[in-house]
Amino acid sequence: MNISFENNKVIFSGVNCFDLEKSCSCGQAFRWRPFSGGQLGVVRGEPALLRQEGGFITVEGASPASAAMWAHYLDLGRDYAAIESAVMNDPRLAVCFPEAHGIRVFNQEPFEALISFIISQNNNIKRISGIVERLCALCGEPIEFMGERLFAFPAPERIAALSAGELTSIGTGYRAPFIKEAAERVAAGYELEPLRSMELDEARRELLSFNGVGPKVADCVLLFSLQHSSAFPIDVWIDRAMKAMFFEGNKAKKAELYEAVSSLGEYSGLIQQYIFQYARTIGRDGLKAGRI
DNA sequence: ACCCAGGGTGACG
DNA sequence: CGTCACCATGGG
Repeated sequence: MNISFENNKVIFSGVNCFDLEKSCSCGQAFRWRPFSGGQLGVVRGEPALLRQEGGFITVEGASPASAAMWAHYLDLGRDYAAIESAVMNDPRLAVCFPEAHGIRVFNQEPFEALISFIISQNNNIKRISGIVERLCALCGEPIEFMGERLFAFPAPERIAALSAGELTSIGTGYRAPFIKEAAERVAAGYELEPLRSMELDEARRELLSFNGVGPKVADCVLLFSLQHSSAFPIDVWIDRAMKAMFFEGNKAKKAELYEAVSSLGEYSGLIQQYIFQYARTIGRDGLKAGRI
């Protein structure tokens, strides 16, 4: 991987195993939208239009000073070729390809991930994206970019200051108090960043202390923002797919699923995202019909 | 009308 | 430890 700069552009070259569109729409992040042949979004308050041409990833709107931030967000330092290769050589997991090829697990800002995945519970990706976007429009910092009016993800204080009525007006439903409480707690000084260097179980326990955060949401936050590559969120799709892939389509308890996860190694969280992409692509009927 | 969605909580055994 | 109703909301 190499970095070069043009006017208002950062260009990463020699990037393999990266499908930009797939990675932006796979349900790990909710703020990317197709725009002019690329993906338009805001990360840590910085707007960008991402483009991909083969092994070139272009970040339009980024300065050299933010190149490291974007490289980290896009997880460009990780050897995905080695991971994909290992997965394809595992007969239990090879079925996930080619659907999962090119999925990268981004490193999002932790507070954004926490709020986004509190919103995600008992919800679907399209509607989650809508709610998150309306939340940003409601109290995020406006940003003019590419002739579009974008919004930064709101600071904790801004969300904490919202009324219950404002929060429900954007469609958060019964999750509104969870969102407000979490924002209040972070605004009051709770630090998410230290969870990055904690042991997985300890970091989990911390997140479970948030009202509205259970095992699945906690692992999403850990995997998608705090670099816990073995955090393994189990949602309805992963549950279905793992039963099909590891239990011959039979029932399995949660503990049995986690037992299977433990055999997947240090990057089980990334593998989880491959499984998720595969399951969602072929659908419920596809999982039942086999190809497993 | 019913079922589903990147689930969690609280009550009750 | 397990099960289960319930929680808003919008799309299929």
